[in-house]
Amino acid sequence: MSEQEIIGKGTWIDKLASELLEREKILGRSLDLIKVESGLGASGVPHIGSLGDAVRAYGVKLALENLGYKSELIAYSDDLDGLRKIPTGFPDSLEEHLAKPVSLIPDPYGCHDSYGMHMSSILLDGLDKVGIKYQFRRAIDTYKQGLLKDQIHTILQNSTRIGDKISELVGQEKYQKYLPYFPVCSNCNRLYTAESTEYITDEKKVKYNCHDTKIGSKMIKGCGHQGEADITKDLGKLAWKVEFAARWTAFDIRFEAYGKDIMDSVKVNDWVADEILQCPHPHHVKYEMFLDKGGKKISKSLGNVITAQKWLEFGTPKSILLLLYKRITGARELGFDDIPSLMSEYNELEDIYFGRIKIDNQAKLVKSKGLFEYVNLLNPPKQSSIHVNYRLLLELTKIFKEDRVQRVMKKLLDYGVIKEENIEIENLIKIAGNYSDEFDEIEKTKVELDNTAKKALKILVDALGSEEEPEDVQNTIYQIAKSNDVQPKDFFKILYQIILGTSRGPKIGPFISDIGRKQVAKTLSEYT
RNA sequence: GGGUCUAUGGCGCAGCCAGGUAGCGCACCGGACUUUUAAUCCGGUUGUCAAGGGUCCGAAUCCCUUUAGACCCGCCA
Repeated sequence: MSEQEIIGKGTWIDKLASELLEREKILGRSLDLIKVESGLGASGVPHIGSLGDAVRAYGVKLALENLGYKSELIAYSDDLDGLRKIPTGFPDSLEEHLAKPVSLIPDPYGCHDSYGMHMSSILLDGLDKVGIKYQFRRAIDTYKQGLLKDQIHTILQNSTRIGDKISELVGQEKYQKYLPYFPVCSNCNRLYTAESTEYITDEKKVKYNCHDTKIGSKMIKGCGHQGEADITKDLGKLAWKVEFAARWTAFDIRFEAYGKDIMDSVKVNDWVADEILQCPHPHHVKYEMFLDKGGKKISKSLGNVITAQKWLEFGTPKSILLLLYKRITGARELGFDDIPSLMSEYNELEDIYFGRIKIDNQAKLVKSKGLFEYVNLLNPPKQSSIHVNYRLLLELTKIFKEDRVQRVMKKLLDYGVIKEENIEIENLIKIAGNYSDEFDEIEKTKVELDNTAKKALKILVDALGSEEEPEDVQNTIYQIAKSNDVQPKDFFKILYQIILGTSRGPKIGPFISDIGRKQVAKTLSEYT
């Protein structure tokens, strides 16, 4: 590969941006401002995959800017979607609001103007924390302001053709019978219960009647109201199969990534944009969903959700950005246990960037450097920072639980890993500590002790607990074992099991001194 | 019914999306250190890159076929 073939920073993001530009040039559209979009779900707790959609779109925006174009990210909250089921961990009081648009449901926690805004805020907060800039838009405002009225009108006029095409493209037949528009019932505020039967073209009104409907396995009661919805004013929304197209056209969106779960919707929307609305669809890239370690799609139930906020308790914002920018293809199982390797990988990338690690392959070198720049949102540090290996921090924080920051810091200084304390390292110790506490909890293993071992242990506890520091802890342990008819080998094993929860460990004498012999004495005494 | 992804050492995985020396962790073997075990440090072994075909000077990487597994869609948004 020769150098002039490398586009931008040499990553998939640059390639994508370049494809987008090529296509736009062929289409002959204005390139004064290229808008990229990311949709934010507002019905469930946003996991890190939702964040990824926006982070990656932002990456494309950065790549476009790097290539000399103006660009903007629109983060669009689908908060006119109806609530379909109550997320695990949320109050049952939401029951009465099922099928209502999430932005018309009160926030059960009272901290935002609606349930929908509560959910969106979690995601927006995540974006803020990793440094992503965006223009926030909401579905409810979009419809209230009638921004999509021309597109809705065109779509409803062509509903028969669209219904047939949906059936042909993805095999879904319901839109051959119903209009792809869901009014919000003016009487009961519910969305999916109001079935649109007829479009009155001249008046731009949709006739509907509100009846019982099934969402999943749940029956939702309709109120029987018959009404008309003015598509330019009243609330109601397009079905997903056509809504993106309307939005892309109205907002002039040129790029949107999507997860494979909505592949069919995107296929239909592309056709609707091109053929019905006569506005070329945006450039796309498809990504795989993150799976949890069992291979299942990440469940949105509260306990299981990997949110940005939870991730940031254990890892840096850069570890999230690295996860999302390093690649886009491939199914990936994701868990918090990926954090340590991502933390290390970032350090490695930084070393490559600053030339401390040599890479022979030019293309790969450029790509790695480029990835490092994207993870820093194209604003990389001027100087290499002091690296502290995250796994080392995990080991140390496992051992030191009290006065953790101070004691781990001292160890790092002793080891010569760092020359002086600073706030960043302090922060690293804290998050590594969180990780140790959460995931490396030392299991209280049942340690089998016979009477001779107990006796020996008791003597050791006394020795460690005495005011005088034993000269050589290692030797003391060895002697105690020998003089009490316990195999030294077994005795050491017992100590490791009690202190570390494993049958092996570091050399125990110095190790006990590190932890503090009195604390060890206390721990051991629980077993005597 | 439609679609997508995955397959690399004993185990777990990276590398593939822009082709150019097959890598990491664990395990294993040897050495150093140790009053036991271990940790740590240094060195080492382990591969028909699922199978078959194609493109290419060159394929784990790109294309096609096959096999196996996983997931998504076919409610709704």
